[in-house]
Order: sequence, then structure tokens, then C-alpha cells
Amino acid sequence: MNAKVTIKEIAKHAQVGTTTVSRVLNSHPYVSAEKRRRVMEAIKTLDYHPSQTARHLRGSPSGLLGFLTDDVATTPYAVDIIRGAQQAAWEHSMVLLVADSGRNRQSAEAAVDVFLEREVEGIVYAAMYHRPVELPYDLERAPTVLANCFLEDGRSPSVVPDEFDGGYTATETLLKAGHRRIGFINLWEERVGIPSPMPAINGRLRGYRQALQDYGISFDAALVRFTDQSPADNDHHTRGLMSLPEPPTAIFCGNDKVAMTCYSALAELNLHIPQDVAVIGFDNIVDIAEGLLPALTTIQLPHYEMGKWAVQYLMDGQNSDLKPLQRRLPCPLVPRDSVQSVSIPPQ
Amino acid sequence: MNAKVTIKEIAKHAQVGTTTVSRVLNSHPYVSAEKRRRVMEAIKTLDYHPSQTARHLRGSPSGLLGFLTDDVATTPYAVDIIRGAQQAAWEHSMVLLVADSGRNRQSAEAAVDVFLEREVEGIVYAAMYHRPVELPYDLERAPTVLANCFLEDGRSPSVVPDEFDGGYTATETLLKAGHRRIGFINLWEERVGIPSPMPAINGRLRGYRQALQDYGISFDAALVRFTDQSPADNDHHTRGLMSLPEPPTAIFCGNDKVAMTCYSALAELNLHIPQDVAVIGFDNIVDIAEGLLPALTTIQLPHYEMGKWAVQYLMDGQNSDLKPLQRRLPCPLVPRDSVQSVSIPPQ
DNA sequence: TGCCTGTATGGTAACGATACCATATACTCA
DNA sequence: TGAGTATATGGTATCGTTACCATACAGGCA
Repeated sequence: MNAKVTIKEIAKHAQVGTTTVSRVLNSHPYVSAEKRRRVMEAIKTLDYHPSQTARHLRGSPSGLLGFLTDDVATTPYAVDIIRGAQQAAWEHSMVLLVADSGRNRQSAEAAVDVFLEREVEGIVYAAMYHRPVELPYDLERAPTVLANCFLEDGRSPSVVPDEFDGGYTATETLLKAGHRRIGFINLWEERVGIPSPMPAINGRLRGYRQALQDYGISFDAALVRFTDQSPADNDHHTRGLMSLPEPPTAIFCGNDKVAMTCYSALAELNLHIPQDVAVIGFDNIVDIAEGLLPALTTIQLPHYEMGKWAVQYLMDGQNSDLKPLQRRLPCPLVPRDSVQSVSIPPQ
Repeated sequence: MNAKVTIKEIAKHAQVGTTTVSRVLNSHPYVSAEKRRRVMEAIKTLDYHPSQTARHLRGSPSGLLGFLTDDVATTPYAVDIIRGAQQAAWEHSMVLLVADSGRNRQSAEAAVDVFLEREVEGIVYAAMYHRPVELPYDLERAPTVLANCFLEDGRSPSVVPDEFDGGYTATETLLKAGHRRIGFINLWEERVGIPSPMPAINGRLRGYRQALQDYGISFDAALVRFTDQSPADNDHHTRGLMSLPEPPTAIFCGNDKVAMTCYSALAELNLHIPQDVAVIGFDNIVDIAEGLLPALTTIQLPHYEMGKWAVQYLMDGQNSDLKPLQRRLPCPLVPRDSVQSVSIPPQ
């Protein structure tokens, strides 16, 4: 298209100085109505767009934010973090520069270099599942907020899902529906032989226990199972739970995938959801939750909100005297049809 | 951190002119080994990073690519387009600027304005499901490639999944396994009463018919069903297919969600997968496909590849004399356990 | 009348990097 | 020896915009 129109041409066309044009653009005072009008008209007829590059060189902030992801995968909805970040950035008239840090520290450093060369005003480092991370670059290099992950030493602000809250909400939902024996098929993962410190696993379990306690129900270890998330294991634990001397009337599944296997296992046992057994999932993988029959009641991870929060904090929350904030966002319930009130709680 | 180091300070520190520093940075000839060494050292000790902003102002290309999405949703894996684009961009030393066009034309225009103010070298417009679109901005404004969508008039290059290929591959997979009666639960969607022209629906059906024809099997309309994608309807059609006088030995499902319902319907009919009935899906929603028992054989949409292709075309393929390329990318098979060879094809 | 203040306006030097031009030395070759 | 070429080096204008400074006029007030 036509070569770029500059402020100079606007000035010439409107018969004013470049300073006046700049004043109009930045709505400074001391411009006569007449000249303002002429400038505006010139801008329109010449289809002028200011160059952010020149502005920035002259000293204005870059209006750029870096968004660095560790590596997509596992749960596809985690990309909602990017949507949330993008939305918040937009509201602050910022643009998002995205890069994939890749698996290794080097390419992450390279990505940060690229960000810094363009003078981003901050960086969001987002993980695809909730976990502790080690930052692949020097924190001094740019203001950083972590989303869906955190540093063990809390040296930088972070926002993560409140797994405790999620576990509590799921359990309480079942309790409120009148269930008193609630099975829990939690997730499991090993790292080099050591049980994973995955916050999801521990947090949800604590939430489960707390909810039971708040409803005056004593914890029964037999009702808690751990699955390696393979369909076979999910199936195994569902059957295990249901063949207990006193089987649960509700099952809290560590994620929707587990719930999916749970559905078919229960079907094979000739048990109906939600009449015979209530089921609640975790993650709200919409394709699964809405695809199941009955539709799965589940808990939503606040991906979108985390992205949004991270950017907002980067923009607004710079009370640098305070120690970096570690924020937990609630995991809301997504009610569908797999939980139903039982009128006479089996006691 | 420390105020930005400029080329001038490097020059002073290394006791050379700024021109020489610039020469070293851009590996121009005619710099003595000694001065080159001094400059390099200064760069290191002062931790200098060149300003892309200044470079660009001076005339270099911006190194920026705009990535505009219509609106996320439906199929979560569509975001792989962004990953592919990001990867290709990285390989071309470009950075991706992402924005969400939002639902309305205005905010899309605004996003493009932002892109243009930063002088992006091109724009990828990506849709979250394969469909014809109307570009929410003037094509003249910047070189554009469409990913996962296209303009009816083909005025701009685009890359989409080859739905025909996908339908063909799915069907052929079943044929190769020996199946001769193959049910097809295709998707369905209406728009204001008119059947949707969704390329996925028509393309896959054509692929299905072609594969049958190539294997010398005549088309039987009774074997093709259309579902509104609700679990109830998916279930209904599975049962409908299986209660045919001559029921299919294999079912091709329009997507993995349909396959999921298909699984439970078949289970209730006491039919085993893949022994009694083979099932093949579409989309490769990993959470579903790997969560089902047996794991679901399915077809993958080339999201990642489309993103990659779009950026590559933007960067390399500017043979502007040719008419804009309309590219179809194959949909590969992801074999798992829900299809098994039948030794004696029922004939 | 003279001075101050508020309003209007434009020229020009930066911002950081690079391209062009000018200059300088060391060789090569006729 | 002189001309021509390859190598080496630095000064400076320039990209598009804004901040600073200078200037100019109008009205208000002593």
C-alpha cells in the first residue's frame, strides 16, 4: 500500500508545525479549535497512523508485554491463560508478545533476550499445569509474574489455582446434596521414585478432608484412592470403591478423564448416575463433561482468570515495598447433571 | 536494572567509532581483528543489547508478525495453530504479536490498527474451526494468510485441513482392516434453517464415499447418519445403526465426542470394541481418545501444521505473480486400539 | 504605558542504530 | 613511480515523534 504517512506530511497538509500536530495527537492544551480541526481532517484524508516505534524510541513505554510458556500439552484448556492475559493486556492498551520457552533453559533465555530487545514492560511466565518451577532466566532482567506456577522461595509474585478450595468445593457439593460416604479417586504421579509434590494432589486432598470435617464426618482412608490416570487404573479404583463393605454414594474424581472411566465402570456395574452414585469431576474439559450422559458436574480451573490477574498485577500492583504476592484463585463449580440430592442419606 | 547501554557507550569503552561498533554487530567486513575484539569485550562487560526499536526506526523490518484469532472455543486443540505459528516465526527470527479479534468487526479493526502501528510484516488470521470467513479488515492493509478458514472468493492465501483426505483416511483405515459395512455418524449443524456448508461435514462425507467406491463397495444411505452432537442424539444414531437389518461392523464418528457416546451405547448393547464393532473418531482430543477403553483410533486435524504453514508462506512464499495459494493439509491417522483387523469380512 | 500572565505556535535537538560519505593507509600492477 | 584497488575507520544525517525552548500576541492590572 501507500508509503507511510508521517507527522510532517500532516503538518504540511494542515499548514501547521509538526509540534501542533503532535499536540493534537496527544491532546495537549493550547491548540486553537481551527488548527485542531485542520489537523484532524488531514489525518483522516491522508490515513495517518502514528508510529509506535518512533514514539517508543523517543522515550514512551513500549506498550509490550512478554508471554512465555513452558510447554503446552497435558490439559488443553490451559491456553485460556493466554486469552485472559490478552484480554487484560488489551484493557491496558498493551500488546502481548508470545514465545514458547521450549524445553531447555537456553531457548528460554533466548526468548527473554528477544523480549528485552523490544523492551517489554513485563513478562508473564505461564506453566501448563500447576507446579513449582525454576525460572529459566534472571529475575532482575524484567518484572515477572508467574501464572499457574510458582517459585519455591516466593521471590516473585505468582497466581495459581486454589486447589484446596477446589477440593473443598467438590466435596461440599456432594455433602450438600446429602451424601455422607464420598469416595475420592485422586491423581497420582511419581518423580524418580518420590511421590510428586504436585500441588493439585495435596491441595485437593486437604480440601476434601476439611469439608468432611466441617460436616462432622470422620475421614475414612479406604475411601481415598490414587490413580496413575490410565483408564485401566481408573476403572480398577472405581470398582474397588464400589466393592467396599460400605460403598460410597458419591465419587469425587481427580479429573474429568478419571470421571469418564468412572462412568463406564459404573455402567458395567449396572449403577446409574446420579440416582445410584453421584459423580463429580475436575478440570471442566468441556468436550468430556458435556459429552457424557448425564453431563458431568465438575470443577473449573481458573485459567482465564490467572492470565488476567497476572497481567493486571504487572500493570497495577507494583507496590514494590510489599513482598511479592502469592495469589490463589478459587476453582468454581460447574453444575451439570451428575450430582443429585439424595433425600434419605444412608447413615 | 541499570539504564540501557547504547552503542555510543560501547564505542567509548572500546575506543572506536560508533560505526565500527555497528559493523561488528552486523558482521560487516573491514573491521580489524583487534578492534573487533575490543568491541566484543565492551559488549560483554557492559551487558549491551541492541535496541530493536531504534533499528526498526532506521529502516530495518520490524520482525513482527500479527496473529489474530476470531474467538477461541469449540475445539481446544485449535490453539495448536498458535504454537505452530510461533515455532515457524521463531525459525525466521520473528516474534508473534497476538490479539483476539473479539466477536465484532470493530474490535478486530482496532486490533489490526495496533498491529499496523507496530508495522507488522504480515498477519495470520486464524479461525477456531474450519469455515469460510469474511475478513474483518481491509486486505490491502497488510499481507494476510488465513489459517483454518478461507475467503469464499479466494482473494487471499489460506491453509485448511483437507477434510476429504480425513474422511478418506478414516474410511480406508476401516476398509483395510477388512470391514465392508461401515456406518458414518457425521456432524450436523443448521444455520437459520439452512444446512450448514461446514467444510468438515461435506468434505468428510465425500472422502467416505470415495473410499468406498475405490474399494468397490456401493454406497448405502442407511449407513450415514447426522447428529446434532448432543449425547442423546449421538446415542440415538449409534443404536439406529446397530439395529439395521444388516448392521455395520465399524463406525466412523464425526468427532471424538460422538465416539465417546458411541462407546457407551455399544457397551449397553453388549457389543465389544473392537471385536464386535470397530470405532474410529475425528479430532484426536487426547483427553478423550486416551481416556477411552480401548483407546480410540482417530484422525488428527493439522492445527500445528496450519499455523506453521501460514507463517512460512508469509515469510517465503511471496511469489505475488501467482494467484493466492489455497492449501489443504492432510489429516493423519492416529492409530490406537479401537480398530482391529477382521479376518473373515462378512460379505 | 509598561509589565505580567495565559494562550498559541513552531523550530529543533534529542532517542539509538545504521547508511552514506569522506578519509587514510597498505598493497598490487603496469 | 603513479594510479588503482582492497582494507579500515569515523563523522554525521537520518528514521518519526515528542520535549524543550523561543517567540508572539492578547488582555488584565497597577
